Amino acid sequence: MQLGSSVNPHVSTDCVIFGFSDETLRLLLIKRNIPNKVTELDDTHFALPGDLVRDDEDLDTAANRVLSELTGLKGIYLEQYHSFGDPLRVTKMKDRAWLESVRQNPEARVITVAYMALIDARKAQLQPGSFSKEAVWIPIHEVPELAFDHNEIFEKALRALKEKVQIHPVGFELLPEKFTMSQLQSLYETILERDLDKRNFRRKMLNSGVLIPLSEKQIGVSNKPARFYMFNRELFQPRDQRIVNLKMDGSFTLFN
Amino acid sequence: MQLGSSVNPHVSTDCVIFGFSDETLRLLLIKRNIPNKVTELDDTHFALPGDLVRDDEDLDTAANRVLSELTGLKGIYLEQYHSFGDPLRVTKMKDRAWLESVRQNPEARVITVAYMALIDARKAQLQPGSFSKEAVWIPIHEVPELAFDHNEIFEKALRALKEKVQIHPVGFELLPEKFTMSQLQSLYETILERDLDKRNFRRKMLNSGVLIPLSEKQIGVSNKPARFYMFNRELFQPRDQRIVNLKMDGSFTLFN
DNA sequence: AGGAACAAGTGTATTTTTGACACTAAATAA
DNA sequence: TTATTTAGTGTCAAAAATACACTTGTTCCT
Repeated sequence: MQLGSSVNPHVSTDCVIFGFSDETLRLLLIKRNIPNKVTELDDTHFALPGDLVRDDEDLDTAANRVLSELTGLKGIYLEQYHSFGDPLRVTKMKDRAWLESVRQNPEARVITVAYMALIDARKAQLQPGSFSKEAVWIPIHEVPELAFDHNEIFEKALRALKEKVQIHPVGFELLPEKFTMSQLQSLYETILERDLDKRNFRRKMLNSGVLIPLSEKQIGVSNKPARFYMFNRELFQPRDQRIVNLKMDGSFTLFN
Repeated sequence: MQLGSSVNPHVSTDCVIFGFSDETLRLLLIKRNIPNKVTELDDTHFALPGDLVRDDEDLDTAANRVLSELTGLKGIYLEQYHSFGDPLRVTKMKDRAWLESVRQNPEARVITVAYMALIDARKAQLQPGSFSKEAVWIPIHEVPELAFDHNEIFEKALRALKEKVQIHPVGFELLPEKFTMSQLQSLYETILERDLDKRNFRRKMLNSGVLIPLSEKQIGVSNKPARFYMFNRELFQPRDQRIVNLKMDGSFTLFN
């Protein structure tokens, strides 16, 4: 054991943090400093935000800590979706260099518990943490090569998100508290990567009862102002098994 | 570090193994021996089968190892569904006693990666492993108090299974290779805990294309012999996102 | 041999949900 | 005042879901 250490060298948590802005789904990544022993220059690579889980900490707590340290936000939608533990995760040179600069025991095998977070990107006040020099929102289709197996972790999150939004109404977490029907539709179109029919989308959403229409409307737009809606959280807090309709042949009947 | 140890003291895997027999969904549990230092008698408690993850082992590999050591089966349907890491998991006296009898470092905090397995109970040749003196199938509604947080782990698996069967065709894994429509319906009724309409169920299953009707029929039954079917695995191997229809209001349109 | 018992297997009509589709309304900008 | 832009609305046809009851084929019993 690493006596006196307050972290567990064997378990970490990584957060795939999704945000939505400018009609684009984005991933929050950190840039890590890597002291390069050869060139004496700092090299840099991208990684998912994450940290070792402390010995006295629940997994959810650890993920929430990572999330709130980075974004300044609490009470964010956060869901554990998979754990990764390939003993050969650390193969890239940069990863080795970084571990050596940061860990007491860089050879230790690490299992990582991955979480998916959905946040309103505009609410986040990015505060690069101790390990990172910068945090950036990157469109999900422009994600570069990441540290360790983080690309795999991210891609699994993306698939999980796609499936999730069709089964549980969580898309709202990516929008501001008040949003228009078009914003909501645009979000779903982005996540599902297909076009949805405006009238059918609207009917379905309204019939489902998850939306609370507000009297407030947009102001200052140079077109007919859109009504704002809120997500009806009450409906979905008590139960954890909300389901939406989908089809066995792989197609979905939720929208369109 | 526990030098020389081939196991990772910080990560374990637990398997929630479901079986189906006599119209009942069952859970496979092991009985553990606990040397009781006070009475000098062996005490016993039930637990989910599980083991520490070895340092050179992938998580899936570890779970498969636990599963095959216990049941003698390989290639079983096995899915990771959640990891549990409450640092206060070990509060029961029996758990402490057992850990002390078995672990080099009984105080170490353990994170467990939980897997759900679905097997044809009749195929399993139960071989109690090194830590257990017996393995038993217990109806899911008669599960006793279990070690550690295993009750919570089991209940989460049950909820996950319920949701899973409505989205992906995995129920077949619990049946023999050849099964009748009634067996299949009975399985779904058991898992979903509600009655399904025979004709609608039949139509839906047949239209979905997941069943291959065989010419073989039951023999020796004192009623009209039922046709056997097989699950069409080909359909579902390539994609990992098969979905079935369900509804937003919490009701399901899969059956009935 | 005949009948009882038992689970398998089958069809239809009604209701609900989906999917496709095009114009009007309200605001600002020019 | 006119052009531009996005919001917002309804209907019809097709597909899917639901509710529902009788006949069939086998063994068991007498």
